[in-house]
Amino acid sequence: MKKADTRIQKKNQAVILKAGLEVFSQYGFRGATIDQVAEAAGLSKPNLLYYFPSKEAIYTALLSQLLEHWLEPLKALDREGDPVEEILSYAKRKLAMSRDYPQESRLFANEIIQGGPRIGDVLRGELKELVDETSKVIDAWVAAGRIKPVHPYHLIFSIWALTQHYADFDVQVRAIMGDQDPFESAEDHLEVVIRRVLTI
Amino acid sequence: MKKADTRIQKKNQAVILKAGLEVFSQYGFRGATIDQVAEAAGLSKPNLLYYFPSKEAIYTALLSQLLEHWLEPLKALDREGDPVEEILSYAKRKLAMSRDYPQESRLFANEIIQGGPRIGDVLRGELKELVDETSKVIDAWVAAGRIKPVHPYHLIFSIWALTQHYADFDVQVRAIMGDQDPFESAEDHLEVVIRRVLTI
Amino acid sequence: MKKADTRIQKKNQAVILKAGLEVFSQYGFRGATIDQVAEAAGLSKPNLLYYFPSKEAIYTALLSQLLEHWLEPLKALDREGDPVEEILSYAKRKLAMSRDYPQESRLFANEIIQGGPRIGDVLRGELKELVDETSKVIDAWVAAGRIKPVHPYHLIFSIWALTQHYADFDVQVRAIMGDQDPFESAEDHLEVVIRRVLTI
Amino acid sequence: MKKADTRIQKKNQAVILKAGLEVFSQYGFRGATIDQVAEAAGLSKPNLLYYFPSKEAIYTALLSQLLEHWLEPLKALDREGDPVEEILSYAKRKLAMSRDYPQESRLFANEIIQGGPRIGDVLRGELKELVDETSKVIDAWVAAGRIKPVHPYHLIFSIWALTQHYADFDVQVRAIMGDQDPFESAEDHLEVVIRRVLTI
DNA sequence: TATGAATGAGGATTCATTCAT
DNA sequence: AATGAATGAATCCTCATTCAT
Repeated sequence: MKKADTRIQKKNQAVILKAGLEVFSQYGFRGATIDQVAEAAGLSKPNLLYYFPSKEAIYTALLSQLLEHWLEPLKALDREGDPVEEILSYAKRKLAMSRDYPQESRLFANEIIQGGPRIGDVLRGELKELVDETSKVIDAWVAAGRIKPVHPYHLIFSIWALTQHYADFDVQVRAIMGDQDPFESAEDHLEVVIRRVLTI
Repeated sequence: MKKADTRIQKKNQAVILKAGLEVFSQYGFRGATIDQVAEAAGLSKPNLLYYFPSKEAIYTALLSQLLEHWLEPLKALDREGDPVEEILSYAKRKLAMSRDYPQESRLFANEIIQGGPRIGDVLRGELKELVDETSKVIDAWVAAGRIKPVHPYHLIFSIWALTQHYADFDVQVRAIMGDQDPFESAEDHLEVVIRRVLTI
Repeated sequence: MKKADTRIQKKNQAVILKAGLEVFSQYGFRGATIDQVAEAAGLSKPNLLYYFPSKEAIYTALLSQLLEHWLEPLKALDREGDPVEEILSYAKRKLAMSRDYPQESRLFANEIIQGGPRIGDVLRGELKELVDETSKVIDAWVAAGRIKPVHPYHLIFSIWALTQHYADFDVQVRAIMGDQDPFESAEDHLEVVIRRVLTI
Repeated sequence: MKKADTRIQKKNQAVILKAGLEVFSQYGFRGATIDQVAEAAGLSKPNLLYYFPSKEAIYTALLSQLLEHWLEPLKALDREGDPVEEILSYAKRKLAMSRDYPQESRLFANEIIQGGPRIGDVLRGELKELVDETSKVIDAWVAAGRIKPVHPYHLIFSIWALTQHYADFDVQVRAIMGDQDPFESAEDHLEVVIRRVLTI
């Protein structure tokens, strides 16, 4: 009996997810209220719950949508390309995502910091698999003498840490850097670091 | 008229702060409940509120206690020492803190991610000042040709990111690394990275 | 964006105010509980708070509604009328209000006795202004030799005291007068007193 | 086994009653807290409860102490004296008490307005008896043609109302009279009123 | 006599969710 | 598809009172 989503349904679901991202990323799952999300979405609370059955449902929908978006760059890493450039390119894409989608980064960070109760399975499943594969590629590059020796897991963690930091700790970064735009110089720094670490 | 804290007061305040750290670091300020903290502290809720006037008071006390602890290593950085070794030593101490006090790291991360409503002033004040001073030291080292050129702010951010990541994203790290202890190999990796980035 | 109140809203707001008057007038602001008001209104507590955001809001709404009602007779005093009859008529209307709306009188008395924390501004503003104007009328009547000399402020206080007493100290009055209806004889007494005090 | 009260007991009981009067008269029974009373008394809360077994006990003690003080002037009314002067003297003593012990007046008013749950018996007992006796005296004076005809109960109520008003509605009186001292002119007014009402 | 510590019973308010229309 | 109305289950905090010393 389920009908395909109508246009208005799709639109409202999108609106709600956008509002949910805004609110959940700032206040966390518990800290956020459906009222806030409804307000941000410009919908009444019951109407919002007409599209998503619960607060949790919105949050979960956000998380999985986000994961896909977030893992894409790693999947795009090309084992046939030039190692340093590939890794550099990956890091830069991640940094750009921190700049362009900081709320997603924060939502994810919030979830992980709190123990990842709603995302642990994905981490141990899809994510681990993807990282394992990438690690093999890195190991192969190292073995082939195309980059300096490096622990592949920690290299990946480092890239995540170095790029997501600018989204997740945005307040702190800006408190210290004042009016300067962090991202421009961050990209230069990131490139310098990666080249020094990897280039033979 | 205020008397010095009695022994039992000191003990209970410590117990409460410990419990608060446990609970707040996992659930964030809003997500945590006084009940949880009281439970973790082994006290009744009103008794807990006998020692701290409000949920907020516990949280604030934790934050400021934490900040002091957390900033100490940066203050210890010695401009007269060997640059690479000083920075490396700083980074290692930070990593050790992530290993030994991951809850503190997460509490802080939670606060920052959510916009730092209760800590913004400190960031823009004391923290910025400290970072500014350290940056000057780094700049001086660069100018003296003792380390490779590097953006001092971003170098500091990088160390924070690379070390705190292991506490804040612990769940993710362990999901990927499985049974392996992350910290041992992380320290090696960290040393490698820093040496390659900074050593002339 | 605010729509006009629906019928059910108006009804429930009225029901709540009625219940609030009942409860607050007997127990005072602090002594009353939202539970009592909800019970008296036949609503659940959260539903009551759906219509008024807080206990204070109900109380404040009552106070200002009451003030308007309560000051009206004084505004109706006609400087062109016969002085004694005007004042007498005013006093009688006030007495009738004490008989017909004793709860309002008590609510007001409670507020004032406790220092008028939520009504002080109105007293010093609108009320004082109104009393000042009335005083001028009384003074003019005295100056014209149409009533015996009398201190206008105290005359007004006297009328308030003599009439409100029957509402505010109702319990005491009835303890002494037993089964007799206080108000009938009170009106005669009030008329006698005012005529003797004012008639030339 | 009960020992006679020691000096320190008497002193502390007095201190507590004084503090209780202060607090209860302003906030009412429910609105006041033992903490406030203890604070005002300069005692610790448990120590205060060492002298009075409960909040209620303090309040009740205050009420009965107050009643005695408050009824005394009426008892002093001398049937052998000059009627107008006797009544006038009574009214003035009452007004003086409103000036000198406004807190007692307010405590009593609070209790009565709230239905006199802790004092109803006294009202219907001792107070009624006293008022009945005084009424007979007034009736006798009227019958003897020594004062104008007047309803004795209402005359007494009037005196209570006219005098207590200045204590109970102090805030309102001062809001209207500004810097002027109310009591001086009030006494003149009171005398004028009573003479006009009663003098043959 | 005095007080630091502890608690059970509230009491105001919030919030996710459901109901009725 | 939308919303006004309603509610049970928290959740923070208060307060009179008791306990232990």
